[in-house]
Amino acid sequence: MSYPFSEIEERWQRYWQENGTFRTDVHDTSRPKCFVLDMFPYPSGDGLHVGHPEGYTATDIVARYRRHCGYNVLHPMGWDAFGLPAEQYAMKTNVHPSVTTERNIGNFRRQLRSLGFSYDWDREVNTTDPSYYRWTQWIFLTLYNAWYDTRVQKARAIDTLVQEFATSGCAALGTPANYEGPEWGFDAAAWNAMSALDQQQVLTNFRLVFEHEIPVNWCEGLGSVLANEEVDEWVKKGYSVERRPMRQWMMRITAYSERLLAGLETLNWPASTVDMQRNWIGKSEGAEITFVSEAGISLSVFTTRPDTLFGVTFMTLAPEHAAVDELATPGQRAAVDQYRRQTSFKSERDRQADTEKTGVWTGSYAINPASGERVPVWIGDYVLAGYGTGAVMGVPAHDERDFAFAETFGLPVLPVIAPDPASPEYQGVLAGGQCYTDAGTMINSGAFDGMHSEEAKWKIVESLGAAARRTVKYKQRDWLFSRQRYWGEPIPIVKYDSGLVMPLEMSELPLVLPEMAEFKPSGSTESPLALATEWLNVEHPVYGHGRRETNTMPQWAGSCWYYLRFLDPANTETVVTHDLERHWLPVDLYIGGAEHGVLHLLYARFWHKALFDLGYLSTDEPFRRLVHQGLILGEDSQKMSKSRGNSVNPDAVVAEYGADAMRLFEMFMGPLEMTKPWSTKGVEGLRRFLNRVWRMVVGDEEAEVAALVTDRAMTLDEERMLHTTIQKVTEDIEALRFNTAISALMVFVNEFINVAEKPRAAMEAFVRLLSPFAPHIAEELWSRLGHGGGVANQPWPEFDPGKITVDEVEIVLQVNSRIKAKTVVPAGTEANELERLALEHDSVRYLIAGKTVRKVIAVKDKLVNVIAS
RNA sequence: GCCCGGAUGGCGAAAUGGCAGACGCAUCAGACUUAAAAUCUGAAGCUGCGUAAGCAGCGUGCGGGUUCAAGUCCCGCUCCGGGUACCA
Repeated sequence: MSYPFSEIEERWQRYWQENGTFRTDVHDTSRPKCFVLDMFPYPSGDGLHVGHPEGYTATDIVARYRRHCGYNVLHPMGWDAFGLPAEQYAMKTNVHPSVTTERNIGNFRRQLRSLGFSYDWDREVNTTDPSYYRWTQWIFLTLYNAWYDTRVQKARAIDTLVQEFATSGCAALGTPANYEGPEWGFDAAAWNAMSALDQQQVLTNFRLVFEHEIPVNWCEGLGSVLANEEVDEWVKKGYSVERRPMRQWMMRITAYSERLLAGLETLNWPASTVDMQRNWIGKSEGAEITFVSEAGISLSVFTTRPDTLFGVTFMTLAPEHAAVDELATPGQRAAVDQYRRQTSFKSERDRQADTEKTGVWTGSYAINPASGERVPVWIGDYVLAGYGTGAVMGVPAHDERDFAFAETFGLPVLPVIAPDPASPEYQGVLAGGQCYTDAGTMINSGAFDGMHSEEAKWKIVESLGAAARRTVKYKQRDWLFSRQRYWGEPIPIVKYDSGLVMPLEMSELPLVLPEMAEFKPSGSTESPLALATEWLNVEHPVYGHGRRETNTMPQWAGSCWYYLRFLDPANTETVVTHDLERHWLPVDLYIGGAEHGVLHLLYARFWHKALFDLGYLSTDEPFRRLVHQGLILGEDSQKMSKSRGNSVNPDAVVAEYGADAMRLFEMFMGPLEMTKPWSTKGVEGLRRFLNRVWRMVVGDEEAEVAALVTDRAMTLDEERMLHTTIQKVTEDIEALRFNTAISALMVFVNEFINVAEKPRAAMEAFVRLLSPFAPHIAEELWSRLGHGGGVANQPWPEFDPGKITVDEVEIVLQVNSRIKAKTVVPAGTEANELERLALEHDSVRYLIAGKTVRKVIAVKDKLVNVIAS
């Protein structure tokens, strides 16, 4: 029969809540701290799926274990609740997203509680709560009011820049990349004479948050911009998506590219995630080389292969490149315009999906600064406007893409790097019929001929003087931070009719979302907030009439910093108190899905570093140790989905098998990081294990526990069993190997269940070992063993290495590396003694009779291998 | 294409270079039961030989290598999963 899990689980959940068992006193610094964090969920209408509790159980085990070990543990939970589903539901039904959100959160909270997670629910945060997003907006403005000073490689308050301009002009600063505004090079007097609007425009080039016009995926039918990854989905549904330049709020994450890259070295993260972030940032070292057109227009290209410069046979510019208008000759103008129009209708994704090369000639030529050769200037959509300079030098002999382009349009191929003459591609490359991208020996390159290409690379750059300079580029782009949506944090900015753009004062936060009757798209390129007339329009005593920013923040915003707020969730004075962040950060263990490996984790690192620079935080990385839980598949080993009908509802599992069995099964399935299929039979097996645990301590009948558990001393074997289990479980939890920890607990039970009188010390230690995994039954057993006060705060059992020693060990006897016999010897018998025993052993003697012993390998406590022939 | 990760019984899996398959699921046999379920006890990698205890051989995706000894280390592949993709 089954132990009464539903009654027990409910009782102890109530006990923990009523006694505040897991309430954390964050000001208690007398004990070592441990911050154990889950990626908080988006509370969808579907409720939890079995994937959520996997990571949550893992962190809960660690949190409970650390408490047993005497740590002050912070283990919080909250809701990442802004997002599209609630808004779409609102569009259909006019039910306010906050209503849906609240309902869903209620359901999630109930489900999480039912699994017995030891969260400090007093710290719960909700990204859609104005008291929370007040601080999201505060961070937005703090970054808005900051700039990145490359001279000291850190963010500083924008005031310091204004100060610098006002006293010494811009002389000490380099021209910002893609600078837009009044002519650069102003002195203090010129700055002070500038209009407020001009000053504003200059500062926009520096702020960590800025508005910028960039091409976006605009979907007319939805009345919104789509992220690149959303485009396919909506096109399939029959919507059309076009590329359209729009003014968007951006965050200057690229200022941090180098530091985001460098910081990766210091983290205890999965190597795959570190790689993904590294690739995403995409640092490449190369040179910017200036070509000049015959009409005198400068065309700068970025290349990582300056060694191939003599092999340039054409140039290709992105269709959007600013110089295209000037370069297009009258004869080619029509074709150029036509091609540019055509590409503007393609989404970035389509453009990249098409591997067929397209393009047109502008009619112009440019001069190769190294060889003086004249090369035609083309435009082609394989060149991206947003990377490097938006222009490439075409070297078909040594670049696959250029080769394909040259083939399509019949452009010449000029090899300048020869592979090893012995290699099979040598002839083809020299004949210009094959592309060769590796290093080799320089040819057709004037003074550089005969040099190794790696050596020539930077020598060529040097030789060009002002026409070339070494530089580093990053693939990473700035972060597009606007969404044309209602259900997100309002951006706390007002645009006045004069053109002035003014942030709200910090004291005016939170800027609360207006109540609205309808949630339909606005009909323009603005969010539905454009229809909230009263909220929208602002009258200012000095600036006059203004309109609020109607874009809202992306869903990533709230999740960028929630780990900070958990430290100090109710603080109305500051985002987080210094003492608390200094004591509690960084997060010691962060568990969540690998799908957040780049975006969330990169954005959060960025904000953290910026707040660190500005003096609000004391660490420059937020998450010390990161682990991704693996995907849980359906019973059919397919991805769980409603349409497949293979999804599993945690509520049903808890009702039928209990939370403890569910927790144990989720951890027992296999290694945490691995993908693995669900198995209902497997859950049953874990419940069976708990039944056995119950029977081991409490017995079958409602008899006295005392009859079963006595104060007798343990035998040596029992002590060995107990301490082996303590050691295994402890080591496995530390290494997050929960599956093998559980199997050690099973071995213990298999050993003790049939012992007539159970030694109390062993049972009590076992219950404490079990409690992180199956806390409800552990509490119940602890109390039945005669203890009040709960097991959750009991000290972890101590491991005594002296108790696991053995007197005798079994030695394997091999002849010619095959196992032929076994023998028992005293533990620690020396190798030479083992060798002697082996050679005297009957089976061994029989097998080597008549042969010569060539070699004997003896390993203490393990084996003897006799090699004979 | 590129970057990760994986491949071990019927299934999920375990194994500091030293007895492959711990633990669990499913299976089979036995006990309890009028019976079933539950529970308990036990068996079991595969193949061949043997009435049997047992004996022999083969076994960790494939092919090589290092080693007294390889699931584990090295070289070369295959398949599966995830991410990413004209980034100059």
